[in-house]
Amino acid sequence: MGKLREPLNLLYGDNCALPLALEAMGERWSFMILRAAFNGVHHFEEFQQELSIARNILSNRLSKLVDHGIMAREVMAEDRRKVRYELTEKGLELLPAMIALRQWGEKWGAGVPSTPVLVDVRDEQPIGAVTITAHDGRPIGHKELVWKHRSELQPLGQARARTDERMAPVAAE
Amino acid sequence: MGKLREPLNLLYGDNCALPLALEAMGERWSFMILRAAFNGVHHFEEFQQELSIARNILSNRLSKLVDHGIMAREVMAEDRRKVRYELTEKGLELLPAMIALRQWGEKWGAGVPSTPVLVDVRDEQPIGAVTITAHDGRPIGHKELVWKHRSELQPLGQARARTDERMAPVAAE
DNA sequence: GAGCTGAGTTGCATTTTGCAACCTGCATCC
DNA sequence: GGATGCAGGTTGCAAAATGCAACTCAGCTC
Repeated sequence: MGKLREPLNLLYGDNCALPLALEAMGERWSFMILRAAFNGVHHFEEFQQELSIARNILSNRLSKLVDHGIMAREVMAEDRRKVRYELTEKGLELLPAMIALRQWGEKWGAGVPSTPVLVDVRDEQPIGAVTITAHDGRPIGHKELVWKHRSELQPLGQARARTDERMAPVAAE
Repeated sequence: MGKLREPLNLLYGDNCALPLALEAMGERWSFMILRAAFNGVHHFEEFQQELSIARNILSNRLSKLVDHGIMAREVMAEDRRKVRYELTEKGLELLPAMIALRQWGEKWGAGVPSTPVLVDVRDEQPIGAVTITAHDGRPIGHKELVWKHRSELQPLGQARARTDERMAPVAAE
């Protein structure tokens, strides 16, 4: 083991979870594999053809995603040659990050009309833009945001409630 | 120029903006640099010390970010040795993607309490979780989502209005 | 049991990353 | 106004990751 390529989370683990996320998803193909998985791709050969990725790299990335608990690997019972890769709950929860990135690319890239598009099952309307929201769900822009150290956070009144409907709030200790 | 490392957006440009986004931000250090920039870091030496990144890589990444219009490079008037790197509007709008990633890392990593934390200027309360929302802003989980090809989208009644307050909606043509 | 198929591995060339040392234009100090 | 120092890079070289093509190998199929 060389000392090159020190995991980012060892260098920054104390104060930010971003390096940790990047350790799992920060590589060139990881998001593309994730996208294919979200699109219903489950098998090695499917990923390989869909992405035109080198087989050894694909193999390596799938293993890493499995190691990180983002995908689950299962040898299929009815044909034991086949291996099924499936997103775990942890993997599925990368969707907001992936969509945010894709929407950004869509907005700032040369007007790419991405297909397929995610729609609400209920009304078949495309989803809205992923945004930053205040604790009460009101969308806020970067101008209305400041960084605060955890130690100087307000004691929090009743304002905090209801933020953890979908996911633990950022400030959950 | 070898043929290795074909840009992802040339292979996938037609149907998805994700590769395009990854072309700009998909490298190991890009998000870390972005994070530092959001934290108020502006100068080469600051980035270098904050991130412990190799100087040549930092130089290369900053150039790429500038090329992609994510950061602006400006030689400072009062001391022409100094160069100031600043996030552009395009760069600032990567915040949702970055926060989504960070929140994911926070939730699934070993309980890392990230610091500093983003708070709403108004009430100094930490921001909520970044989520996928329906066209009307109602948060939805991955179970309530399906992929649709752009061609099979509903003709859209009045439901569509108001989604583009903050950013162009996914389905804007 | 010959051949096929899905899921990888191996060998080798190219590219990227990392580190340390060097360079270079500005500013400052005496 | 020459020495000194500093911000922001570049260069050379070693180690690692990536890409490609060819190969393996278990499990099916006939």
